[in-house]
Amino acid sequence: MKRYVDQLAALGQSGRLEIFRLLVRAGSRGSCVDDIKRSVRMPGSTLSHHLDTLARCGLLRPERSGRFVYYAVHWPEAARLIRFLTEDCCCKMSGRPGARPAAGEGRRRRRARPARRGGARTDESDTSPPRAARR
Amino acid sequence: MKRYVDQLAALGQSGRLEIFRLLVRAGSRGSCVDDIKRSVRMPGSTLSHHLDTLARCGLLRPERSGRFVYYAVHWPEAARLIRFLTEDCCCKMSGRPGARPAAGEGRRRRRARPARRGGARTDESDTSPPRAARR
DNA sequence: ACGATGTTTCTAGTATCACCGAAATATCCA
DNA sequence: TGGATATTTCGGTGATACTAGAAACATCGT
Repeated sequence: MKRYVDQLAALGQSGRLEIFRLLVRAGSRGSCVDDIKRSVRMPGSTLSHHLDTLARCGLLRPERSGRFVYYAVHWPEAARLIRFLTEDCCCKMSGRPGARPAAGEGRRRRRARPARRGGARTDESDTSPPRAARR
Repeated sequence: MKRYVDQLAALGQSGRLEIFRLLVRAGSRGSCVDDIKRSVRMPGSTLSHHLDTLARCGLLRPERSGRFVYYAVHWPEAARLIRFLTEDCCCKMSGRPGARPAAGEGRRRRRARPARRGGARTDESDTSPPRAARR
């Protein structure tokens, strides 16, 4: 569980997500730090920290080759993350998103719950941005 | 792009990931805050903040029903995130993870690059944790 | 060995975030 | 209306993260 949290947090940062996407496109051999630096235009120390973060959570793997260190996507781990999200979180919505996943729903309440007006609605009735400003 | 970053960051926190997974299992109608609170055992104010974060990035949608506010997974948005990750980041590794994605690789270097010893390796040769302690 | 190049560590400033108690707001029920 | 329940906002604190310049470390070519 913690590993997924770390991986999601690692990707949940613009700079790191950019780096990761770059390396996905770079292929299995990856890119060395200097090339990445030229692409993402970021001070070496900052880049190094981000790469370290991505490597620590398992999404990247460094490999030294002479003076250069190549960082490449660690596909098994990336696949594992995707699988976690799709299977554990979002498999229910494959197909049309409104499909209710027949959850156990066995949870009991201490007290009567007001009946849902309109009964089970179709959900996904709109795709509009979910009222961003609530304050 | 920013939306994906926000969503990944929102899920990259243990408490919020737990909430989100709970709501995935709760079905399309979602759960009201009080039920969630009893499940995740978290002070109301903290929970409210987390729910707000998840709602702001589009992954959850609140709906008031009397005294209760139901938070439910916003499936279209969740699906969009998954799609982004699979298509934009990790499609290459569907099937066996080692499959090299035939990257363009057209990027030029200022200077000669030391030849990769051993040529294209199979990658994913091991699944061991990527040398966590580098310091 | 020396200088050049590539990468990481050190150090530090700032911003952001997680957390939670207390108070405020909203709604229901009698 | 008043009390009870549900949820959010406010205020503050400690921890963590992002950033980056400077210095250190590693490796290559000569």
